[in-house]
Amino acid sequence: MPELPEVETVRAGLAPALTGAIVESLDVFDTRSFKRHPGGVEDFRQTLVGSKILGVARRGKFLWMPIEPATATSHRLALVGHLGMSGQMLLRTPAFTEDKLTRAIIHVRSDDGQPFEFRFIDQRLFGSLAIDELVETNDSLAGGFSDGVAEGTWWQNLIPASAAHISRDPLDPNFSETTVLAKVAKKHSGIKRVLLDQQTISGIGNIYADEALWASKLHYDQPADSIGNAKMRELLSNVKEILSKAVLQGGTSFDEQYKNVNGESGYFAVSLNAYGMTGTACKRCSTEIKRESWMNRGSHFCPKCQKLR
DNA sequence: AACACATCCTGACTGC
DNA sequence: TGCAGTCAGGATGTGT
Repeated sequence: MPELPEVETVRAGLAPALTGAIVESLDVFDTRSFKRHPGGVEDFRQTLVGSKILGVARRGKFLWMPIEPATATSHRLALVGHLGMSGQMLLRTPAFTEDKLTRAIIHVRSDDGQPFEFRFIDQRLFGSLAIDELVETNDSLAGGFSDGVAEGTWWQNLIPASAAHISRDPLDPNFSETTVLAKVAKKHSGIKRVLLDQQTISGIGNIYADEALWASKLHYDQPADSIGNAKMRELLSNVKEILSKAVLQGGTSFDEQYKNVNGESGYFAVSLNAYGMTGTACKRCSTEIKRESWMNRGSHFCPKCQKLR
């Protein structure tokens, strides 16, 4: 469930169940899901099993859960998860039927004593689970978004080292529009490339990039530095609005691939105006929405409303 | 430094 | 039915 609204839906689903839970054991069905854990699966297992999960935080498309290991350690650690293109994180009772393409199961016991399973499903294996060290954020503000966390919790202003380079996302309370505008103004790449660059602004992927560009009447290849300040603010405002609406709807889903933690698909009702609408009439001007191959994927846009200038 | 591209993967679906 | 080709919502490393 790859873009910000889908990842946030997962985060919000995991948090109440996993906060305070103890990890009892781990089943690994495909070690490739752990390739971003430097020490390998056995090292991952040793650190994780017995530890307590303290919360679930997110920045952009990265999720992490600070942990308190069973044995005393000087390190500040977190279980870091990324869904990649096809990852799912499901919460299941032990008796629940097997989920196809499950790569790992983390068996946990909630703080009220209930045993359940945290299942990691991932068709394409671009997603990952790892344990990483938490480091200070470069602006000393909160690492990411998490709710139900007491102010001043030790891990609040920390972020996994592997996600420290990721820029704040538009729904982050500490998101700075000024910072993003300054970065964008220096970029000569096409605006869509810039929107997808997680170090400039995070959380946006192919769907919401196409949607925000359609809403702002911008061509995907319009050089970023040729877009005026007012227009850029309009674009950022559209990004924010589209992401927020999608979060409220529990993310966008098209098929069996994208699910919340209960395995339910998001509401299809999130009406898309550009993404996947190839051949249909543009809702503004009735011109046929076009799809162009771009960066090994697709870009959907209205050739009339979104002209390259 | 900034930019463009190749690469990691599997499964579902289409059309011949 | 079988098989080849196409498509998929991401991030990273590498070369210029």
